[in-house]
Amino acid sequence: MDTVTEEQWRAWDAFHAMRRQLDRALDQSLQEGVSLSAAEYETLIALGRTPDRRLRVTELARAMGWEKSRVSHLIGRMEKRGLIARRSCATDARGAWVVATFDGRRAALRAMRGHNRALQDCVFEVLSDEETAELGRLSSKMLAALDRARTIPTETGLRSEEQ
Amino acid sequence: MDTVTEEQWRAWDAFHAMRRQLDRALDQSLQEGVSLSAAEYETLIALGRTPDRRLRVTELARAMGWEKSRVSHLIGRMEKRGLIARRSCATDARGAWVVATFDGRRAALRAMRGHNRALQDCVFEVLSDEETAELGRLSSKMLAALDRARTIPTETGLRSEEQ
DNA sequence: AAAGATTGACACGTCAATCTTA
DNA sequence: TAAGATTGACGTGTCAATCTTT
Repeated sequence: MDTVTEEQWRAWDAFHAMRRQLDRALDQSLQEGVSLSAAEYETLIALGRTPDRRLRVTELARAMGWEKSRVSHLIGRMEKRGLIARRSCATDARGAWVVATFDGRRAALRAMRGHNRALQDCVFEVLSDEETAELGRLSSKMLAALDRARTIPTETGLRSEEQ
Repeated sequence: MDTVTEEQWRAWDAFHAMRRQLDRALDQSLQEGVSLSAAEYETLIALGRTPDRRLRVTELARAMGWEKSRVSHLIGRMEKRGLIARRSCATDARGAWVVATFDGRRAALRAMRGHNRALQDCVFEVLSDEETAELGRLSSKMLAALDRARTIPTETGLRSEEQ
């Protein structure tokens, strides 16, 4: 049964449009002070969350579900901007530690204010606690299905040339 | 009160992760046959929905909430790939009509199968009808708040240099 | 001048190839 | 060889400047 109902389309359209607008708003919220991209912001936050304030490129990539090369390019640009620095790794000369600079930490802190306020304005103040919880629950449910589809790659994956 | 609760963070994290994975899955679903980017797919679908199968660049941009220049670049690439064509406009020599070519329509049709199946697998079969409706409702609610914030740009917008 | 649209410079992500150390 | 990471080419989006027609 491949038919999608009217109601399903309506829900999907709203969801789709909301995602677009929310991304816009959140990106904008990171433009105060030293303007950061969403990727830069998440990187700095990830570094801040870590016990010794440093991560290997690969760890960073795994933590965010990004490609290593993406992180490498990103880190390169951020280093040039003075937001992070690379420190050579004592135990493994192949890799390097990524650490936030003072300026990087400061930019992240400043950005966090705007970002949290945007989250508050666009999500948490708009939805009741129950609705927020429900959104989380639905997201988790979809996430589980998506992970399942990714590990058992027949779901939406390659489907050969039948008509 | 700017405090975000544990439950809110949990919900947000799930939502955020889900969005990332869903985007991945949907992008992948457009890679069958002539592989299309999400933007290309949406463009072709938008053209197909229109009464006379053609749209001005500006209309296209407005319909999707994209920048005119983005559409212009996109259209340029799609024209080079033979997916769409520009037709000069009789009543207004400044602009041009964008129409899908036969190959473009065929590619969109093929992509639509994969896309709808992915939607089915990742969303509509995962959520019950009630849950889908609820997702739509929550999305609409957020969307309304986002539009309000965009038209009355004080919500998350420029907030001057107070500490 | 304003509207329709394009262009070029630049920022970002992906993919495949590469380099270095383990 | 494999793992950590970088690099270059390329596709894509943004912003500001520009061109043409109204």
